[in-house]
Amino acid sequence: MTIAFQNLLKFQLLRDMPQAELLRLSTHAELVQVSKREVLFAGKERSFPLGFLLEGRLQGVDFTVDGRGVGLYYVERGDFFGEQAVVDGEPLNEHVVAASKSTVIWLESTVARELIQNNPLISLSVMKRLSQRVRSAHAQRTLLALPNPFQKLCAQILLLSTPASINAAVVSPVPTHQELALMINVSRETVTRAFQQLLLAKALGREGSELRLLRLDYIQAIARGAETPPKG
Amino acid sequence: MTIAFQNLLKFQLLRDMPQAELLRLSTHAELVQVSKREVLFAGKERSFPLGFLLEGRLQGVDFTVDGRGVGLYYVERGDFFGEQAVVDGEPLNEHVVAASKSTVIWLESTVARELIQNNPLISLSVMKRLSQRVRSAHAQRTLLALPNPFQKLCAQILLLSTPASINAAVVSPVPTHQELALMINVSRETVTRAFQQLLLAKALGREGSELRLLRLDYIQAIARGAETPPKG
DNA sequence: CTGAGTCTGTGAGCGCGGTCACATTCTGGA
DNA sequence: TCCAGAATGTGACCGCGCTCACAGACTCAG
Repeated sequence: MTIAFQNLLKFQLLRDMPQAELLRLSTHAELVQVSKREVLFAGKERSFPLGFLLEGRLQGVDFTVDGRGVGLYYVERGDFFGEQAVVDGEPLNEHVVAASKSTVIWLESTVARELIQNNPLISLSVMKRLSQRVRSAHAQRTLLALPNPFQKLCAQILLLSTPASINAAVVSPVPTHQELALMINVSRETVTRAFQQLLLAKALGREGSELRLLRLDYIQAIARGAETPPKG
Repeated sequence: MTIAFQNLLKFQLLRDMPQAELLRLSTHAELVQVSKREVLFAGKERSFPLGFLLEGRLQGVDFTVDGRGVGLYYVERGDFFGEQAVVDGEPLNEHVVAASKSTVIWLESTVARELIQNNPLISLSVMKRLSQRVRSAHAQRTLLALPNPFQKLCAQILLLSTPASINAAVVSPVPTHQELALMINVSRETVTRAFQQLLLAKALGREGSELRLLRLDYIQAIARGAETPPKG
């Protein structure tokens, strides 16, 4: 139940903490390695530690009452997660799963709560993070209102992408078709077919684990329904 | 740009503030009346006041890139809203519209930000509120993954309802079919038809502006897909 | 290298829900 | 009170995307 405090220095959230405090925190923290697809955090758990992602990538996943999976969000390296539960003491109701081999630091629940409540700067960071979560949840919700799978797929890819150059962007790493399907609420096969069309139209290109958006404007046009997607 | 400070006493968030502080706040606040369907807050605005709903009911509504409306959340009497934008200084990208005739207090942007940042108790309340928002957004997202409109409708009604007695609950006020349709991503006609069936099966009942869930267990069963919905 | 397991690709069929086009009922403001 | 506009109810049509059932292509641990 102790880790090297240097690990904590890698997180924006804790950057401005005095070293003494970081040392104290590190004695209440735990370092965990998980392999792909391992479940880090099952919904409805009773203790609510704060998670810090040191390495790898996680995904928040929920399940409907009738058992199908729903992709909610990704957690990227350097980010923290589980703060909702820490803040209000209610269980997180989604699962957090490793999207790839990952290293996570758990900070004990009560210590995390005190940390957040006693430091105005940390409070502020947490509020900003929560605001972002609300924003991206709403963005995702809005995406789902798009009428056809093509538009959804393009919109989703745009949300996941980071700009590369003028009229081009990159998604890395590319989620599997199955993962994308769960995010945009269509079947896996539909994602595959839509992808095919876009590759054919040279709007997208694959390079290893990267997906390149070669014609950004075109993809945006499809998302907004201005351009009819390529057919067969 | 001043209101009677007593108005502020009605809000949980401000309950523990000293009167002197409330007086100060009240000189930076403004009281506004809006009629049904009036837009209080258009997305992408530049100033970010904090809103307090004194009377009535509001709805957060977003629009897809191709222009269709999406119902995101309701704001009920006594609640505050717009805190996301106050917290991180980014524009709110949804619109806030009056779902019925309403009275709102606006608290000036900079004053609101200071209020939140300088009071640990307020910070905590805001964090809790944001956590709730994330939770309900995720719940709504998960609902949308249900396979057929019947399940979605039942699940949505359950989310909106408050328990009344054993095996019964109430939704009040009832949203219009159109509003429900925008929340669960189906057409207005589909909502109407599903409603018909449920009324016919005596699972639901109308009473003025109230909707009574007469057979709660049955509705839950439909939502979870365990019970096939009644067919014409 | 080799196989197990995961991903991706593709066809066929069909049922659900969107859309359009109305009729009817409700509601609230002048 | 009455009327305009909103909200609800209902039928017919049809096309999209889900489901099922495979085949082929990766990829990674042993």
